Amino acid sequence: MPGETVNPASVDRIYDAVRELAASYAIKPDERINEGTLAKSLGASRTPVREALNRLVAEDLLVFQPGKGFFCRALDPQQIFDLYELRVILEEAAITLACERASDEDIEALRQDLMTNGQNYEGKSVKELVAYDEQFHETLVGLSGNGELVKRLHNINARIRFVRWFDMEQRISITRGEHRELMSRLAARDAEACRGILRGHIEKRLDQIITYARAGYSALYLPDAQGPLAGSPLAAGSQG
Amino acid sequence: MPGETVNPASVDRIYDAVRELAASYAIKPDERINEGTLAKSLGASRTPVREALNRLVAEDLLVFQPGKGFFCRALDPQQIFDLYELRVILEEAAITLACERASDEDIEALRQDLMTNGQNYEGKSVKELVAYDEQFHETLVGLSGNGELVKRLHNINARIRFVRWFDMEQRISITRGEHRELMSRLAARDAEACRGILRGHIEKRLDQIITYARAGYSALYLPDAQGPLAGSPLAAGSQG
DNA sequence: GCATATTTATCTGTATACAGGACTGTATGA
DNA sequence: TCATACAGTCCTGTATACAGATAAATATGC
Repeated sequence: MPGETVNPASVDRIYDAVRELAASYAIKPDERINEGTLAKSLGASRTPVREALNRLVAEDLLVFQPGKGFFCRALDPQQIFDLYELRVILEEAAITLACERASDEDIEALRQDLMTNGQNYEGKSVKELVAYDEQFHETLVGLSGNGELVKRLHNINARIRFVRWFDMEQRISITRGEHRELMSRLAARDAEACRGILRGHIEKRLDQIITYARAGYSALYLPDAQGPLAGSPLAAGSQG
Repeated sequence: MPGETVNPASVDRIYDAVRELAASYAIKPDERINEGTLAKSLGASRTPVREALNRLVAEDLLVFQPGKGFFCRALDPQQIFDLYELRVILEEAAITLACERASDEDIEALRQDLMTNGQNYEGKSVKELVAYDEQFHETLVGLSGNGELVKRLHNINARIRFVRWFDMEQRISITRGEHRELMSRLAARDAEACRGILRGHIEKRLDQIITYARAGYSALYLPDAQGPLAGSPLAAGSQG
């Protein structure tokens, strides 16, 4: 394949690629990763691949079993519920801090970005919408001034992304309004109101997550079903 | 050296060993890690060592610079402040959940453990006290029923441990009382009171952290100074 | 004497080789 | 027909070799 860069910055490149595969469950839940095959498909040897894999183990996007190898994490509703719960905790705390600390300019900048880039959701895929939503929330949490909060959220987002593709389908129209309301309350430094909006915006019940996880399994193992993944290379059962 | 197991479960063993070195700054801040030397001292080759190193990079205990190698993280007061802030956020949220969810038996079990193992602090080193304190708090957060919260706290603890060795010196006697008070309020399911105690128990101001960081640098680079590390192999400048 | 250029040595980044263990499939026996 | 034992294959885990890059040390010119 000419035109495809293969060599440079190997570990970071491999890391990004595999992170994408794991976050989207292009590697299926509990599926073992064949290092040799993966290495070949990424144009590298097993050594840097294993290094990237080990980083993803530390991030809990993959699971490592000694003597067995690396596996994609399971699609475990309880764990996803824990992550949603954690996300609410972090974002509520972050916006509380942001109400105290963020500059008017930074708040206004994010509001502007929301108005220009976050408005026209027609013609965009669910994946693109989720990607923008993640970016919006990570910037929002960044207004707390606490970089560790942002890192945690970044990891959580990668791990719940797959479920969020299904969740977003139901909430596209609501999301926009909530984002605008949130920014308005943030500009007014109303922390209490912000927390309430965020909680309602993010919070999920366990039974909802189970529903989305079921939909996820359908999309992964019965790719012809309707859903946010329909027509995507993932749903078509991409073979690398 | 007979009696010293070297072979088995290589990566996990190396990971634990290096995590210890990094958490205690036995590898000094910003110091480069010589893979070959480290591998030899651990009785392994560079390959598994680098795999463990990559895991620690993902946990932010080490920093990786392409072409340069692996470095111990800097002793950065702002980052440590962020971690303390995050720790308060997580523990407050956890105890709020624990008040709702934890069983009386689990609460009582932790209280018992505190009474038996957490009482006699005489004759114990500061490091041992911090180790018990970490364990206590991780169990406490576990009462929330949210495993992701525990994982986050576990990482935070490793990253602020070094500073806590200095902090604990000042707070040994206070700590015990606060732990007992906390358990009493938790048994009464008084979330508001628990949060207040925890915040006062954990929270640090940036200037305090800067003070401890300074003390840390002294201990690392002038090992003959007094402090919680005095007489420890770390303070003596252990050469592996 | 100081700054710069050049050489040397060390260390990283990656590929590859090999040994040991895990798994699959088949065949044999009850 | 089912369970179990065995053999072959595949894959992981680790050591090692080598190339490229980085840093250090020496030498050279001003």
